[in-house]
Order: sequence, then structure tokens, then C-alpha cells
Amino acid sequence: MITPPSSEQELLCRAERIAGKTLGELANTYASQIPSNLLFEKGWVGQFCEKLLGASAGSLPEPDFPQLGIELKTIPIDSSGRPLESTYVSVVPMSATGETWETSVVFHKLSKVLWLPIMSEKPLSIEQRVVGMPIMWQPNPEQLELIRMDWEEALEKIMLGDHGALNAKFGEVLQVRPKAAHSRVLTEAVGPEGHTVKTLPRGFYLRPSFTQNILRQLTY
DNA sequence: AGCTGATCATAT
DNA sequence: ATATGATCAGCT
Repeated sequence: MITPPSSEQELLCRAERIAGKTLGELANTYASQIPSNLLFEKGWVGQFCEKLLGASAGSLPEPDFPQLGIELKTIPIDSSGRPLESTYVSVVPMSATGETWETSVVFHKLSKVLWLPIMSEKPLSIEQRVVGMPIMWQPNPEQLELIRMDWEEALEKIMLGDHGALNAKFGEVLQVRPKAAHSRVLTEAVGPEGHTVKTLPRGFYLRPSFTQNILRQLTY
């Protein structure tokens, strides 16, 4: 059990200390069992890194380091530093809770993010994957505005019950995609006439084109 | 090769 | 069921 970092600086130092190491080395050091593939433990890398850096466990809709207001995101990259996947941010509130942008989970989680790139090209086994240099990121005004506009538009679709629009084509930078155990899962949502209906749960994801820019801006 | 919809583990 | 952590895998 690793204690939570007491400051942003300490968190960053911890992350820098594991940069350059393979997941195999780190798992050895911390006596963790490493899965041979991620098919049945898709979140393993993220959860392992949370543990390494002292994030408070739990699945609360708030940043991983609540006291610091910092969210940790591991992001798989190829040898050119390009993201291999989109980045999950949070659940889409399909039953519109009267949330505003400033009170939204998306806003709070993305206010400050510690990105931890993991070189994860397919031929590499999990233990061979390498932790890259961490990036402490706060969205600049333009980035924040792009995210906000997608978020606002998504909330409009929710209020209208226009679930057909809430698919993976939605959002310039903040995408909407299914987020569920399987495709038969249903959650409560606002229907077209304002009544409660059931629909597939969805999540907000950052598109790779957006996260690539985040990784680039500190790489150069 | 990138995108989109589907899916898996765990905790509460 | 819903939240966290995400990646998988078929299709274009």
C-alpha cells in the first residue's frame, strides 16, 4: 500500500521515477501479478499505475487524487508516440441531472490530468511495455472550449431525448460511445417526450487526435 | 489503418 | 445498476 502523494510535485516525481521501466520490472518490484494479456483485465495497466502512484482506490466519479484535483490517465502509444486508443473520461448522464458545465464530472476530471504514456505496440507483451515520461496537463483555453462545446451539445441531445445522435460520430474532441458490460444493458434516460425511457449507457471519450496534441505539446 | 460499437474486471 | 479502469475486434 503506497500512501497518497501530498503534493503535485511529489506525484510528478513518483511518476518520473517509474518512467523508462517496463511493466514487468515494476510488477516484480511491487510483487504484483501481471496478466498475460488484457482481454479479461482491460483496466489492469491503469489500475496498476494508480497503485504505484498512491491513488486512492474506489470508483467514485471524481479525480483519482481528490486533494490535488488531479486525474491519472494511462494512455497506450505506439513507437511514434501516437495514441493507440481513445481515452475514457466519464459516464454520460443520460437522465440529465441538471448538471452544468462547471459542475460536471468531465470538467472536474479534465481540469488537471497526469498523462502516463505506455508504449504498447501489439507485438509487445504486457511485461515488455514501457512507461513513458509523464505529462502534467491543464487544458489551455482553446482546448477547454472545444471540450465544453461538445459537452454542451451532448447535454442538449440528452434533454431532447435524441439518443440516435449520441453515437461514436458525435463530438469533435469529446466523443460519445457505448459504455456498458454488453449491448443489452439499459439505463434510465430522458425520452423524446420528456418521459423516462431506457437506453444503452454511454461514456465520454477523448478522441486520439485530441490526446495526440496533448502528448506532442510537451514532447517537443 | 482508423473508427465504431461491444465487451471484461472490480468495487460500491 | 452504476461507477471506476480501459482494450477488443469487426467493419469500412
